[in-house]
Amino acid sequence: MRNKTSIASELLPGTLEMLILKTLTRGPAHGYAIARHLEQTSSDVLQVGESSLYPALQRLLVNDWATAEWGETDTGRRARFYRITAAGRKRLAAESAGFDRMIGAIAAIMHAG
Amino acid sequence: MRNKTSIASELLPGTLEMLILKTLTRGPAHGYAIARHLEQTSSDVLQVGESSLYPALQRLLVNDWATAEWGETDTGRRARFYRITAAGRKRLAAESAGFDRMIGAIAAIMHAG
DNA sequence: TTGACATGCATCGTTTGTCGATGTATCGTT
DNA sequence: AACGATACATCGACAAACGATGCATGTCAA
Repeated sequence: MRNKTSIASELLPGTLEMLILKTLTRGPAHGYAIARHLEQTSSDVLQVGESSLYPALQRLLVNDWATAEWGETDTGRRARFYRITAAGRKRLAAESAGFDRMIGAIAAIMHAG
Repeated sequence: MRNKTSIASELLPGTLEMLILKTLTRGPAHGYAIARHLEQTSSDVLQVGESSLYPALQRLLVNDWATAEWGETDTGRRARFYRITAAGRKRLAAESAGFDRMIGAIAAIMHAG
């Protein structure tokens, strides 16, 4: 099978998942905190809507890239904490490598004479 | 109006158009040549299918980012040559800036402790 | 001469993932 | 009492790329 790397197959479909998984390598976190972290770390360039976030989190669970359990936040609120799995770390590495390859390819075109 | 930059709105929807417009700054070119240029310049990392390419070219025409006229290739084949417009150059600059901002935001997260 | 492959155009239907809108509930502050 | 922040989640619409498919001509080797 050919190693196809069309734009859409590599650039978008896993990008949010990748960012979430990366966030989870800092330790377990709940959805709302993940969204805030992504926004703050990106200096508010990234806007993570709930309707993008929660479906993405569901995909992580379905693929066993993360587990979830209900708990309490620092402030005593009920929240669902997500934890990255070993498979999730592998996925993160693969996704990250693919993303970098794609970005490199785009950069090669954009910076070409 | 808030300067929203959700992932999908900036990362994918215009990426192929951006790459095509960039290619056209080298001079007028026909679809097939554009696709080959993108693949070669990216060292075959990018695969540009016709079913992605031609709709993208149509969008360039509709938005007046490019014009097209029928002509002949070096080898005497009938082909449609696309030429970037002034509006297209503006679009390319804007798209490129937005893309860079998005990539920077993602990099900030991926390279964060 | 015939068959494969490259060149060159284009459309159709499907899939995928984001997005805006919407809904629930609790807590702290004014 | 009202409001905003925290925290979860779903629904339908939409946009864009993708795979499959189709047509036509040119080149080159078997």
